[in-house]
Amino acid sequence: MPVKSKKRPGRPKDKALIARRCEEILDAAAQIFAAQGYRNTDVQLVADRLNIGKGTVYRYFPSKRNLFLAAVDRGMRRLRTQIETCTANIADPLERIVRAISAYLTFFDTHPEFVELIIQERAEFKDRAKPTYFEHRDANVGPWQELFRELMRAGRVREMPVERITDVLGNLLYGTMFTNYFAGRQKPFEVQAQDILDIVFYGILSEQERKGCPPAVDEGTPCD
Amino acid sequence: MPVKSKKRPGRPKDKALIARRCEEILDAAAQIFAAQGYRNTDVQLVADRLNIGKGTVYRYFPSKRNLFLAAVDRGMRRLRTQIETCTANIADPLERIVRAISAYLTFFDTHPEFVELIIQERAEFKDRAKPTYFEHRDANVGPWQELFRELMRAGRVREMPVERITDVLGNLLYGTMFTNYFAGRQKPFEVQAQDILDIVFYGILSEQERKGCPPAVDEGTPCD
Amino acid sequence: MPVKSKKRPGRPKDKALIARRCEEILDAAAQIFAAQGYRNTDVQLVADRLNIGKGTVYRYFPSKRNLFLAAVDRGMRRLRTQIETCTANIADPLERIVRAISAYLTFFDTHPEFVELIIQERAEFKDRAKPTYFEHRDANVGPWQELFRELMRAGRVREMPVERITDVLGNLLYGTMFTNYFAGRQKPFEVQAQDILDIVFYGILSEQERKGCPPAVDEGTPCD
Amino acid sequence: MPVKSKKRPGRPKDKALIARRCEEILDAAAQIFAAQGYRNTDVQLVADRLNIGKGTVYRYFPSKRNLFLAAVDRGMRRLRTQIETCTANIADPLERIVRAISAYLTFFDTHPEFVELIIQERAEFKDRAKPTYFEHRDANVGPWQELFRELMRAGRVREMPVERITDVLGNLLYGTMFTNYFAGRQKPFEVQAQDILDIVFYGILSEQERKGCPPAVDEGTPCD
DNA sequence: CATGAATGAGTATTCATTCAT
DNA sequence: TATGAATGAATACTCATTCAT
Repeated sequence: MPVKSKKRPGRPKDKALIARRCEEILDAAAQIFAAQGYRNTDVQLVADRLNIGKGTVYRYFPSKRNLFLAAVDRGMRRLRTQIETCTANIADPLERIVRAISAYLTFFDTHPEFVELIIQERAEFKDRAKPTYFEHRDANVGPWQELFRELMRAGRVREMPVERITDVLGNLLYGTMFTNYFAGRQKPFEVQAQDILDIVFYGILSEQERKGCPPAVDEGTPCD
Repeated sequence: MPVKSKKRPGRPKDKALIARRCEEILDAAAQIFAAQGYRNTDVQLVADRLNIGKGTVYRYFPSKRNLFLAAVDRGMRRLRTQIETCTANIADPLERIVRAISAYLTFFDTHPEFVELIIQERAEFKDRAKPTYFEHRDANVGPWQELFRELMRAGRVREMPVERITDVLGNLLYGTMFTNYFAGRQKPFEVQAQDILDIVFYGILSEQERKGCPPAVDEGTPCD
Repeated sequence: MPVKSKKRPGRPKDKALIARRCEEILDAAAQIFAAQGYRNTDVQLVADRLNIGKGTVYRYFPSKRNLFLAAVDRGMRRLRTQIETCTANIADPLERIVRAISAYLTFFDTHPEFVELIIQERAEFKDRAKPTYFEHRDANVGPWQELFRELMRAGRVREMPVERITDVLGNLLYGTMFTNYFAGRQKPFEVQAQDILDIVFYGILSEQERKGCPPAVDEGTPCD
Repeated sequence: MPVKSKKRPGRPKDKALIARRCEEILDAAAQIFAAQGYRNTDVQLVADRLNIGKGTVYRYFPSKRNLFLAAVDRGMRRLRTQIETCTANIADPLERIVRAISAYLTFFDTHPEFVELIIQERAEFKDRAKPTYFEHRDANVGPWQELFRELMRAGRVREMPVERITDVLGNLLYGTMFTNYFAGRQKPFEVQAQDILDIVFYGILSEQERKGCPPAVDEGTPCD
């Protein structure tokens, strides 16, 4: 009785296998795109690294561009996971900030390929409204702003617009990440984190100078 | 004595003309490289913009790569000039810093093409030991460090390694410049400069919190 | 005696099933090859149309080329069957001719995909000694020549080499089929058949002109 | 005095040279497209034949498709020229027809590559509203219809719609051209022209048969 | 000197075919 | 037996650079 009970004939699809393959390909792609640059990376190189055929890569990602952007996005999601893991279960808000900054710098120190991918993305895909990095940054900034508001309410942080803090801190980390990668990190990143925190928390002015008036910039711009 | 005292016989090489041509080409190149990206910029496009032949561009710059790097370098020299102009004749050291930061942000706001060129350079010329931007940064940081040392001696800035300040400030400006360009500047750059200075000068902690111990990061990193 | 007398043990090869599958595949293939062209037709498309796997198509036809040629051949056999059906039981020879011409035009009007396949075959398989169409034409021309010989013996058709008639008539139909397909048929094909017959049977010259000498072409060709 | 009198600096354009190059390229392209088929023809092959670089071909024709269509169009223009040359200064209208038919067959006999190009065009560019051949046919048919009208007025050709004649004759020539090319011409084309004219001018029916009624096709179509 | 015609190395993507399941 | 995952050969077009005019 040729009952086609529940299984279609032919080779069945293996979802898990497919997902694993995707991960492997994205891993290899991230490394090679970072090492060679987007334009200098032949998809063949990615396939060779994995000992698979070029056509196979195209089975999983419809184009080189698509493969690249998927690799970047995966990096950003990993960064977020890393930071969340490192700050979970930390009660003290200031301590959370400390941990997050350290996790951020550690992540890019451990995975320098993602710094490169961020650059490559900007260089090649100028048409994208907003680079992947900033999409993720904007999507994740909310909770941190809430945390700073709390700290102000608790009187532990000076009153100021929270955006001032998150912007300055965000840009500082962003710039530090790039500088570390491009110019070479000069000191252990724990020290680097400390340096950042020392200045961001305490400022550079001496006690005595703090008593004077705040600096002003708005007296006209004498040069252009 | 820059007097061109006596003309040599024969057709004189018109150095000034040549220099002017170079400038024109670099101007056009910077704009087009920035607008299209390095790889998408045909040298023909640069020639067309100037209504000259493609071969003529090659008379002034031996290769596309060379043309591009010259354009970046020119941008960095302009940045330096801009900052020097804006800080000249300013006696007060803190005021000099304020002016310099404002000049830096203003420059890249006025010439966004140079931000793009910095990115493009990193993306395409991964072989270069140090990107042009950081070459200039390193070359120019000395006087600023001296200035901060002075401020410490005068008791106006807390005692700390000057590198801490210049690194943090440098990275912060670098990150801000990129963010402004990529994600779009959200506020007038005078306000932005103020925000930066407020935090860098005074820190974010409240008076009360400043009395507590400094934050520490070195207790091991529980995640990785 | 086509009685399948005693069944062999084991699973019988279901010849009929296999043949049916072949027909289905050829049907789909003919349509898609005609619609997309040979080179633009992915074998996957044929499989998709039938909701079967690509490998299954290859179980029935060893290659794309083979599949295509089988589809063309099937079309030609159908054409022959059509014409035979339409001319069967027609006693009058002239009437048989009329019917055959009408059937020919009707066939390609009803199955324009076969016109396309004839073109595609010529375009892609230039190595074949003789295209499928002409193989069939040569194989089928014999009875028609016999028929014209009969008509001459009966004094109903002028004496002339029968090849002259079959060549001219064959080429005229061939050209008409293509023109109808490419340029769009301008009139009902019954009218078209009438037009053809009017000229082929009666010629275009007036009674008066027919008395003159036949036209000559052999006086040298003054141009080349 | 550096008067730029009338000549721009740099290498001047040579219009004649450009036109000659185009012709050379089209010649080579027509032959190779015909010999290999459109899809199997690498533009490199055309370049090799001429001992020029592939890029040079692309300087003159923006794409392979464009090059191909230009080659077909050139063939059709040549055909027209050939026919016009052969029929010029021929006073007798019937003789003009004889000459034109002969010129048509001679042209494709001498330039079989254009038959192939016509096929290739249809096979590859199914999107074109009307193939190049039919565009030219339609553009040139007018004067011939006028000629047939004249012949009718003069009583030398039977009264009938001129389209009937030009359609039948056009399709007959079209089909003959293809058949000659595909199946191989079996007899000298002068004889072929004579055969065609004998039937088209005089019809195939005997004098006796011509007295009977014309054949009819419209009695219903007993088969489908 | 200035030009632009000529060149050919370099590259993303497709798809016929195979074969493990 | 039916399937579809895997493969890699094949291919049109671009553009940096050169050099004859």
